[in-house]
Amino acid sequence: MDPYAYIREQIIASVGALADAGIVPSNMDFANLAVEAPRDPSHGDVATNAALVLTKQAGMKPRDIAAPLAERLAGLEHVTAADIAGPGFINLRLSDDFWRARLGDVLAAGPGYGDSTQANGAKINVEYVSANPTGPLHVGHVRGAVYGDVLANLLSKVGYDVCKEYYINDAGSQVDELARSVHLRYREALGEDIGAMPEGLYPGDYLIPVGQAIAARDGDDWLNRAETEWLAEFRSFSVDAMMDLVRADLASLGIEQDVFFSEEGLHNEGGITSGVDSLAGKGLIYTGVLEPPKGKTPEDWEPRPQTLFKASEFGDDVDRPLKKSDGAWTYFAADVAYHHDKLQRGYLQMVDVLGADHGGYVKRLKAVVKALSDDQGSLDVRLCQMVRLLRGGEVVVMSKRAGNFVTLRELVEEVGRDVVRFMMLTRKNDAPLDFDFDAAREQSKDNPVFYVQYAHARICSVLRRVADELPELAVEPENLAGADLARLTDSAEIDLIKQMAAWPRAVEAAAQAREPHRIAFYLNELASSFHALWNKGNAEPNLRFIMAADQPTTQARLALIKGVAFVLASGLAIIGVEPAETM
RNA sequence: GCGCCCGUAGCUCAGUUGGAUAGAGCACCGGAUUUCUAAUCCGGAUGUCGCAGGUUCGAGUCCUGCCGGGCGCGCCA
Repeated sequence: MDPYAYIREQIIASVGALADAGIVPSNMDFANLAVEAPRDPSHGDVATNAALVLTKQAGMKPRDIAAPLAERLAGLEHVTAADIAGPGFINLRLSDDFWRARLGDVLAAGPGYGDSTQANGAKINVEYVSANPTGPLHVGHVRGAVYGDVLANLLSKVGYDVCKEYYINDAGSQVDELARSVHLRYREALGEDIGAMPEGLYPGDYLIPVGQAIAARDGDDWLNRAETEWLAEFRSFSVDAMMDLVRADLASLGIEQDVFFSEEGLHNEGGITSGVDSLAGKGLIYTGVLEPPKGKTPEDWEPRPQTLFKASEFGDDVDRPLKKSDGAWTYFAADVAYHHDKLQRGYLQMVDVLGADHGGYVKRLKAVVKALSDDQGSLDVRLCQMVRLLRGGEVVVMSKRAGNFVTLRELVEEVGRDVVRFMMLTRKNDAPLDFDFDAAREQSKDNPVFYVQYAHARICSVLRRVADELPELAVEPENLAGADLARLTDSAEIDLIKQMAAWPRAVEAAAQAREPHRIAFYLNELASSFHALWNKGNAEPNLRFIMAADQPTTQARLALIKGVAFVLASGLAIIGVEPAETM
């Protein structure tokens, strides 16, 4: 049971009773009624703004609503106090038994604690990474990859039917350049000295084995032929090879996406036409001339009639071209088709995770989805800011020209998958993030992953010790659920339960806000509370978890920390990090 | 010139979608270790929430205008 939802129902019922008694008007709107934990715990367990929210509708002063309502709430089961504070807040205290029962909820749910049916199985598509298939992933891709993956986990947790998707940009000129680069590597594999890779092509060593693979398969079949003859074959072979590389990179981070959607497929199978036709059918396409861009006007700008989408009718700044001067579709046209395809597949809700440098693209994408779906679909574009790498207090400088990008693989190999995943969530997505190699390798609380893992490992350690020292004490979750929780009397123990009881709501709020970093922050706080309680046992031996002389209390405390372990595991599962059992 | 994002303690950042006296970590000082893993914990203080208005019972949060920083701005992808 979510205590806040429960209290909210009780408040609404109580207001109804007051209405029946003629004290307040009936049929009031409770949309803005909030029930939450007060920031200051001394104010109580839950606070509500009910009287403040209803004051306008009721035409009464806040205190005149709060007084009878508080009196009524004070009479409810589990409520031990109801005080009016400030301008008209009602602060409630709930009995320790009520909270102990919440620990029972945790133990019954296990690592599934916090699962929600909030989304009710609604379909949602989360697109992330979508890096050009021209090379291995580097640190610039990592943040979006982790963010998207954890968001997908989080949305599943609250009941969405999630599709994790990757859009392969395999139709543009960059894959032609990839193919040309590989052709050079192919010639090299056949013994030719190709010298330095020409400007504009991809110099990376990772293409050497691709050239060799074609040489091994086809020999010199492609050697003395025109580019038009080999380009398509080299392109498709190279893209396949690069996507294998990308998938392996993602796998090293524990990421496995469901759909890899090819842009070129849209071009080949008339997908673009079908997407654009859909807009045309709504009368949203016309031929017109665009103004030159503001600011720096390109030298070769010339006004020209173009096929345009009326994006400005859907919140974009200007209408957007769908065809280039040579008659080919623009990249944007492919994006129209791509989102059209997602809608056709039944995804009314979509999330695109993009780098911050795509900020200028957001409005037109949202306009497309709005237009194509007659405002039924929604697209949420989440931008991830840059990651700066720090080593020894210095910024690690990377440049495209020098080709010294730190790859995703190097990052994972140096600090480990769990650390990378967790560290990427230590900031909200739209704030820049510093990734400090020194902190990432640290085995202390400077390293948030370690800190949370350590809490989990400590709990496992206690349970192992009990199995060893008190073998007659059953420590399986089903046994612990039957423990006499009334033995938990210390305020620190009850506070820990309260913190756990906030988990389901934290999960739902994080999912709704599309902010997976909140999970990481929650886990850090829960771990902190656990470590504090642990140390309290050092100072006061009668607060230790294992009390050999008092087995019922020991069992109750084991139930408490097993609950913490479940919540930690539940959260780490969303982040995609293994809960460590030993360290 | 325009659009989007950001601006909170000395530093790095949270801030429960509008709630009460704005919070953590780092750094700095002091304390706890015959341990259920001290890889941890406890105590100590700092704020013009960039500036100025507005909306209302109530603003770090919403609106407007400035200031400062980042990203982007024709058919590239």
